[in-house]
Amino acid sequence: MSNEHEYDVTAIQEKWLPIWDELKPFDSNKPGDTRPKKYVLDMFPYPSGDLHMGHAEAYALGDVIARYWAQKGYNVLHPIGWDSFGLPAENAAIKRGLDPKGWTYDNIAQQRASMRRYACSFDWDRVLVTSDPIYYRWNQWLFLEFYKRGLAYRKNSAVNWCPSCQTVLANEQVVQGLCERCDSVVTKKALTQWYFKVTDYADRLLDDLDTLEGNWPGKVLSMQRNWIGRSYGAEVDFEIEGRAEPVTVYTTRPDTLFGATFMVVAVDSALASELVEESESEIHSAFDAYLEQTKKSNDIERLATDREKTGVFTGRYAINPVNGERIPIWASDYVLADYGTGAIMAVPAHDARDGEFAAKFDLPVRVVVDNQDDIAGDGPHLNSGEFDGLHKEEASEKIVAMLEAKGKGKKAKNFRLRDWLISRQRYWGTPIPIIHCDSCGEVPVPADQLPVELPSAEGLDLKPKGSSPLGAAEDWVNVACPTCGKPAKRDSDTMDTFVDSSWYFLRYLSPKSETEAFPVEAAKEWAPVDQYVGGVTHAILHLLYARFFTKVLHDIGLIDFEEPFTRLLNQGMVQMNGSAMSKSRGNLVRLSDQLGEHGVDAVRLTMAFAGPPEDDIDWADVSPAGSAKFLARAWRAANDVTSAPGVDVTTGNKELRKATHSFLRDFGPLIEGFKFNVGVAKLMELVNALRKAIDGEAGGADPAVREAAEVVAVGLSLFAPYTAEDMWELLGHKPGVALAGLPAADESLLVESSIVAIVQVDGKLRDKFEVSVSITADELREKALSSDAVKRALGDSEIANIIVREPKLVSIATK
RNA sequence: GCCGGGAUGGCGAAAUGGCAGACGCGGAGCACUCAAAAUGCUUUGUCGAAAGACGUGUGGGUUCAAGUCCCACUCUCGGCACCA
Repeated sequence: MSNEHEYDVTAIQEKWLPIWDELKPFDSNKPGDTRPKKYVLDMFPYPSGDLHMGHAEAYALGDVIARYWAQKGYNVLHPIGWDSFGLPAENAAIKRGLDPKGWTYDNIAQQRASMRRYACSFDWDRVLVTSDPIYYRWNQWLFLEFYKRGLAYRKNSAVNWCPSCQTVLANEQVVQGLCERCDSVVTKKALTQWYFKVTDYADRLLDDLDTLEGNWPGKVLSMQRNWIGRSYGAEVDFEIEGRAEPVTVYTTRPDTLFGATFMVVAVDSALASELVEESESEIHSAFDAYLEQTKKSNDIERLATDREKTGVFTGRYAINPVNGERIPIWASDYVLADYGTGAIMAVPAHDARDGEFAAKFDLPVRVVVDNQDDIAGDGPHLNSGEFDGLHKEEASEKIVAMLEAKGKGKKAKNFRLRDWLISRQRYWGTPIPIIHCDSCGEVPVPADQLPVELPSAEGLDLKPKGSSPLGAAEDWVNVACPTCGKPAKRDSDTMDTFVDSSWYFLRYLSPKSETEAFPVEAAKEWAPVDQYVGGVTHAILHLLYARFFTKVLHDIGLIDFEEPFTRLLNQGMVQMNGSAMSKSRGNLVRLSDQLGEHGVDAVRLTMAFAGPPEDDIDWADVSPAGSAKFLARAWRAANDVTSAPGVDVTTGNKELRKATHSFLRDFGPLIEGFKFNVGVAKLMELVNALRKAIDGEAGGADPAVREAAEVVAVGLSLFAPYTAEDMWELLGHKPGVALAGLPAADESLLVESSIVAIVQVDGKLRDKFEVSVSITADELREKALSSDAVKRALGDSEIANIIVREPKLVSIATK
């Protein structure tokens, strides 16, 4: 074979990259562009070293979608940036004695070069980097907008504390009692911290999930629903002996109020401490000891499922409002201080936890629902006075109505969701734009003084020590109060990096703007994001926060939509030999090695072809070498086309044309349905048909061969942009296969004149034969019954029924 | 414990209730070659020489017809988990 017929991956890559840099086919900001708009967004990377196999999968799949819509004639906005603030940069910097800034920006440069080579259809004029002051000044601006509206506030409470990272964590960052970053056991610490008032939006965050049904993975929707965790029930007031104010409890089962035989308050609540205040000293000291022990324990111990219930009696009594009964008040750690009211009515007969507690401390149990004949737990009520005989729903309603009439209770709902703690005691983040003044209190930094830039890390001790390193930056932290001018101090904490990613999709619309966070008019045209692509690891955190920000921005009047991401695709993970890749496991596959060995196109194609995008890929099970082989085969076919561009294809080989147009019919719906692997399979079928035609009767000069080769090039451009572009050139076209477009399928070529009919006897396939598509039911039945194979299968049995679905099928049932 | 997925050849996987296993990997064979690689072609669910039988985790059901729908179960992977 001569040299010019060799498929040389490296040469092709080197050839096209500079040409694309010049041509900018994916510039989404061309003046006078009238194409309809489409916003396709990949979750932006964190710059921790070079790109890895996981990135390669995510960006390959996102690019298939972006390139598909570009081929369909859309002006596709497909941007990329870096989520570059955060702990790993800081920890790496401490470890290596470097500035987090240098480490971060070096990694960005490396990832950027890798991405360019990976040839995604990014618009390189819209790059954003969250650690740039030009970006994070708008974090600060948004923070102050939130602050103005009471959506950012400071409170003192027991917060999650990671003793290793030496910083607080949001609820969402605590996974099974462990820090999501470093797996240290999370403890509690009382601190004054900044929060965003997500709970104000709990109902909308939950209810609007319904509008995403079908367009987001069901798994993500259910995880979000679970996380928000709305429950309906009632608040009930219990009078307390010797206390002026009643104590309110929250319950989802007001119907079981007659079975409430004691009350439990969270041991770490203010209420508990207050209640024991007046109790005898013995009780008081027992309580203190128990509280001390609780504070020392961490969530891991607290949440162990098989753990026995613990608690102490407070020495106080409450009065059950429905029957006037005097019930003891206990304190325990199984009641949470920050859910509901921090106090519960215990119904040991019908709540497993209360039951365990009652058994442990020998407290009375009263059955109020007869569940003997009803495993669903909705038997008739008893021991409930006038409510006896009623079932759950009716009993609840009537009891709540009675409480309401007496002013002792009301309907209520509760959420699992807590407000978002955004303060972090670390250096590498957005400074919180608040100044603390002894006379004026919290003073927002005036808008014209934004951004509050991070001071240089030089001379600062970044080692975690429980307070922000920024506190030691004397020149930075000490300022004059903007209101009174007296000496004051900047807030030295930085924001959680999830603040950065909560609105970045809007910033891509004007990443360099110094006058606004994002352009309101352009947002109307481009946003919300039509297609979001990223890992399921962000199913709760990032997506919930971004949804919250979107709703706030909507309420402020800056955007006209309430959900940021219309459609969501969660790609799976890339594994090796059955487990996640890691250096310590020794199963790390380096992306750069794979790209060097097989080429960019083959790696990308492998990601798309391996299976459904949401499934994990085990790199040991797939074949990038096979992908490379296929690409070479497709490329060689383009080489073998000898007709001129623009040749009249209608005279071409019928069979090949049919294959081409049936591909054109199938391809679009497959890609739009995320069935990329099947789309690639269809391309392979077309290449096989093309090869056959070139080597067979049709030959390389047949116009149908050109038609098929061009369709292959365009289809392939979604997965293998280099090979596709090179094929396009071989076929005599100017560079630009990415925007060449796919022709519509010519349906007239797809009309079949004959079809293979099948005959089943008792559900088993017995014969098949070619028939005209216009065959009548009677003719088909006759043909089936006269078939030898069918006769043999029927034997002596009597026919009970014959179903004919002409022209495809005859189904014979015997008696 | 609760809520969701999933289970199809040696492997990754296809399949609007209508020919199970498309497409690919791997295997076998042939051609080309002095030879190998590369390439092209043929073949490849299991058992069987063949006819044929069996076959989509298990057991039932609906249907002329079930991988697909219904019921029960097993295994497996996620998520949540003292939220009253």
